[in-house]
Formats: sequence, structure tokens, C-alpha cells
Amino acid sequence: MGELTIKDIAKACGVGVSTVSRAINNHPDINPETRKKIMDIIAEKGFTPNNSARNLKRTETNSIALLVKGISNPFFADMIRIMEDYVLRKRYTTLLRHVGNDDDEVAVAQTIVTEQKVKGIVFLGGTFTHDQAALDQLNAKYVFSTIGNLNENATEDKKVANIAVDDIQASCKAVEYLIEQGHRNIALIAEGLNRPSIGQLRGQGYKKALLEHGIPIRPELIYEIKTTDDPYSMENGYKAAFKLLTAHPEITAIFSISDVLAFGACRAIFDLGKKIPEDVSVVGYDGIEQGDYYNPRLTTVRQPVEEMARVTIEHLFEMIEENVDPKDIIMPAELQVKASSGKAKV
Amino acid sequence: MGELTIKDIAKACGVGVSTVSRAINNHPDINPETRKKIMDIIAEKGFTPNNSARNLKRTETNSIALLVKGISNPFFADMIRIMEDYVLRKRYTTLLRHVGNDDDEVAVAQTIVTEQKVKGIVFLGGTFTHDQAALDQLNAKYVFSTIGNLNENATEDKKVANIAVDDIQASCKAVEYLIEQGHRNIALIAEGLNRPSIGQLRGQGYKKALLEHGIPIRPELIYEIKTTDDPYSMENGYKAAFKLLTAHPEITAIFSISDVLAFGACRAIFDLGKKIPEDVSVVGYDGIEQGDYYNPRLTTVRQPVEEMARVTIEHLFEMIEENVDPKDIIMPAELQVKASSGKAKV
DNA sequence: CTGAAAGCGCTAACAG
DNA sequence: CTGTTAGCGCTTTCAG
Repeated sequence: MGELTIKDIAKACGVGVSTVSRAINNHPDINPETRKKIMDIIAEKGFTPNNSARNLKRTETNSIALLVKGISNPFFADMIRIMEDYVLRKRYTTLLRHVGNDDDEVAVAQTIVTEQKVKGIVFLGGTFTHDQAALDQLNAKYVFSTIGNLNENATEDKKVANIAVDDIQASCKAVEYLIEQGHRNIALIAEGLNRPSIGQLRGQGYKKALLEHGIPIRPELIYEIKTTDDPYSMENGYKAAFKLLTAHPEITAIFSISDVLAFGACRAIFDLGKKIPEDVSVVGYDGIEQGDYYNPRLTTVRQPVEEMARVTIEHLFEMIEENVDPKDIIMPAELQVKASSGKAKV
Repeated sequence: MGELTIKDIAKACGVGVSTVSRAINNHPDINPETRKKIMDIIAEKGFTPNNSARNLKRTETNSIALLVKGISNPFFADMIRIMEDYVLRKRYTTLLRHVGNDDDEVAVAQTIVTEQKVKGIVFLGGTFTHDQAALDQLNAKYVFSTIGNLNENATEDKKVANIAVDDIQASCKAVEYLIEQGHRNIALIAEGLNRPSIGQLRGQGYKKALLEHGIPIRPELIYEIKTTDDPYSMENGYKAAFKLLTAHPEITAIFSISDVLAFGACRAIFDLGKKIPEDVSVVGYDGIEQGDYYNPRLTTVRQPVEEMARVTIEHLFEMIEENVDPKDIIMPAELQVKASSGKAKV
């Protein structure tokens, strides 16, 4: 039962506790030989310093936290890897924490800051609106990423660091593409249409495209997912498409606000005996790797993951190290036309 | 900058710190009115108790840790959800931690135990062999899950709690099925064949099936993935299948030791202008949800996820609460024949 | 029921 | 370069 403390090590080495502390913290003021001796004994006895105690004392930590909302979103995996690499090169450490869909990420952030003394936080995914008061309490720099144009309606002085794509425009482009392919009965699979969220923005893009091309918006072609826990599931995409296509066989194209939902939709289309893209075109959103392995390859709005990850973490370090003001950075998203979409049947 | 401590709250409430402590810990020895007053002020001021300080003092926590190896394995998402639910019902709290492919999960466990004082640990995924000495140091109960038959060659007294399916047998069944369908040139996509790992076990099952049916093992039909970081990727599956099929067009079936790899393999097959299952049958392993949404639906060895999660967490609590000895539990895996496999071409 | 006081394991002055 | 010592914020006896 290993419950070794720094005291035990100090005793075993015949030195004081502070010397041991210096050894494990790479402190300069220590004789290399003493350090070596101590480190050897530590390795031999298998002592792990207690971080609770460390964090209690320390005032800062050269570490940053990655707060990911939604455990299973494959979209974030790449971003995390890229940011971890960057942080490591900066000689900081990363703390990765997944927060449940129902948890309040700002509250979690608060605990992490006070407990782990992190210098910065990246919020990946999650809700759109945050309690500004709680945010102000946060004794660390933070940046939101891939959540949407948070600052859309914010006043200048309330701006928060945010990296996102222009969801409205990107969605609009995607639907416009479908219209150009001759589609008129275009369904939408979305979520959160009536509350500030990426779902809402993407829904707006869909409507904008239709309106600008003089196509009436038919609410019965819009399926809104209502589940609270993990709305972005293949199962929900399946249900949505199944219901839409059964009730409205005239649908020739589906725009889904996430790739994962789109996979579910594809399954429903196949199960109904229809072909993609011959009978129904499908367009997703996100541009996750999986889409390229799917059969047929999924047409999608690709968010520039690597670029976004890089910009996000760079901006965070700018804020930490150079005290730069929070920026609102909108990045371009690109429609990638693959095999799951094509001309409308005539 | 919210750095409130229990002292601030005590002062604000006009009580002692210990009373505040009692309030936030639902301690029985406290006047309900006093508690209410304190809780109100805490809510108003937005105080979060510092867990580092708490853990430093506490000797136990009614919490268990879920240690997941490999961030992006969709196979675990379900298990985690099920176990979290169970833990919650037991009125314990869950601590979820992802550990990188290169990290030593036992070392991470060690820190978590000493810092968070968790009572139990579930190791999900990860390596096969562990330093028994380090394990013995762990001042908590632990169970390995979905890693493979760890105890295969262990002596009785060294047994470690382990939940797994019989990988050899299940793989053997899967390959036998392919043989029964008339396939003779069956390729294998695997990983870790030469070190104790699930990959090795599944590879053994493949060989066993061939041998028992008098089919010679041709090493050139076995592709072993060598990358260290995340071998179980679609990309690796793609490369493997591409290389196999290009060099050996006579292959009519591929057994892949994971569904994710199988998806990659499918893409390669399509890219080579072949059809699934008409030209090449594909069988995966794991039974993840995605397989059912894939086109064609993936034939796979399904591990009973829900059941395994339940058994895993139940056994952990047995060990914690009733001091039951570690058990070695082998669960049945089931071959699910779907659309990605069929009779061999004649 | 409540407050005072003693540490939990560690780091960071402060003296040597 | 090294040891001594004072807390970090909290829980938990121990007296009231």
C-alpha cells in the first residue's frame, strides 16, 4: 500500500524535505549529486508526489486545460491531439477533461482553475451562451472554439475569445449547392433551432438559402431533434430521416447539421430501399474523417480542424504570455462535394 | 477573480469554518436552519470548495475512477455511460480519465488513488501485461475490462480481476464462418501479434481456424500494423487492405481484429473497384454501433458491451463492499452476420 | 449543535 | 547549496 510522502523520502535520503522538493521540481539551487541520489531512491521506492498538496501550495502551474463537452464527438479527437502537441512544445502540461452534456462547463472550469491553477482553458464544444459573471470570476485566460459565432450579438466590451467558422454562411452555401443541383424539396435535420446554438445558426443558413432562391420554407421538411443527452447521434439521424422520408417521399435531398446525424440518415435511406445520391442526396457538416470512409463518401461542410486547433491554442498563449485582448476569429469552412450528393432526379 | 475560501464564507455567515464544512458535506450534526443560511450565502457568492484541500484531508471518498486507454475508441463510450449510471445509483461519484496510448495507466492510477482517494478503478483497454509490483502498491480495488484473457497464463494467486471475452475462440468462430462460406484465401489485419495483446489472441484464433480446417497459414496474407500511436485507425485498415489486395488479388475475405480497421479495409476494397461482399467479404470485431450504420452493414464479432459494463462495475463494487476475491470472468462473444460477408465466389 | 485547533503533503521564503 | 518553518484550504477530533 504505497502511501509514501516526501518526508519518508527525505528520511531515507538523510536530507530535508525541501531538498527533496527541489529535486523533484528541477529547482536550480541543488547539488546535482544530491538530486541524483534522491531521484534514484524515489525511483526505487516508487514515490509519486501528491498533486493535491502541490496545487494547494502552488500559485501557478504552466498548465492549460482542455474542456471537451460531449464525450463521443469524433470531431474533437484531432483537435485535441494538435493542441496537446503545441502545449507540450511550449513546455506546458495539458489537462484534458470531458464534461457531460448536462454539466456546466464554466463551473467545471472554475474548479479546475482554483484546484489545478491552470493558466488557460480551451472550451471545445458545448453551449453557446454562458454566464458572463461566472466567466469573469475565472482567474485564467480562456478561449471558446468550434462552438459558433458567440459574439454575433455581443457588445464590443463583452467580447470573448472565440474561434469558429461562419456557420450561417457555410450552411447557406451547402444548401445553395443542393439547389443548384436542381433540388427543391430539401429537408433539414437539426437541433436546438429555438435557442442560441450552432444548430440554430446552421438552421438559419438553410432557411437563408431557400429564401434567397425563392423556395418556400416548409416546416414539415424540418426535423428538430429534441433529446437532451447527445442529440448528435446516428440513431437520431436515422429516426429523423426515416420520419421525414416516410411522410414526404418527394424529398430529394437532406441537409444534416452534423456528419454523425448524416450517417444515421443514410442508413434510413438505404433501409427505405432508396439510393444515395440517385434518389436522395445527403450533405453533412463537420468534415470528420469517417465521412471519407463511408460508402458513399459523404458530402460535407468541412471545418478546418487542424487550422482551428492551431489558431485556438496560439491565441490562448498570446493572451497568457502577451496579455493580448480576446479576439473573435472566424475561419472559412469549405463545402466538400463527394459521392453522397448529386443532381436531383427529374 | 473568484478565490473564495471556506473562511470567507464562515465570516460572511458569522459562523466557524467547521460549521461551513459541515454544511457543504451534509453532515448530520448541524442545525438545518444554519445549514440553509450557509448554503444560501454560498450560492449567492458562488463559492466552490477546493478539492485539492479536501482530498488532502480526506481518507476516503466514495468515488471510483474509470481509466480509459486510447481517446477515440468508440467501443468504450457506451460502457462508460453504463458504468457511470451504476456508480451514480450507488451514490458514488465517477472520475473519468483518458490516458494516452504511450502513458502507463498503472502509474496514472497510482496518482489518482493517492490524490483523489478513489476506492476503485476500472481499466478500460490498454496493455495486457502490467507490473505486478506497481499493481500491488495500488491502495484500491481494481478491475481490468475488455483487455483480453489476462489471466491465461497467470498462477492462481496472482489472479487479477478481469472481464473479457474469449478472444481466441471468438476469432476462431468468425474465421470458421468464412471458411464455411467457401473462402480459402482469407487475409488477416492485426496488430501486436508478437506481444501479449488482444491482437495476438485474435490472431491465434485466426490461425487456429485455418489449421483445424486444413488450410495452410500463409504469412503473406497477414498484415500486421506497426504504428505505436493508435494502431486501431481507419487509415491503418485502409493501408492494410490496400496492400493485401494489391499483392494478392486472390483474397476473397478479410478478417480484421477491430471494426474501425474494417471500415478502412472496406474503403480500400471499394477504391480498388471491388464489391462487398460479392468480391471480398469483410468481418470485423467489437460490434460497435457504427457497424450497423455502415453500408453495407458490417459482419462482426460482437462483444456484449452492456453486459460487460454491468459485470465489470458490479464486480468492482463486490470487491469494495464485500471484499470478494478478484474474479476472472469470460463472457460470450457473438458472431453477427450482416451484409458485409457472404459466400465465396466460385 | 458549534467553534478552536491540529494537521493532510507539499512548496517557498528565510536563515544558515 | 541545504534545513527549518510557515502556511495553502479543508476536514475532523475535541471541548464546550
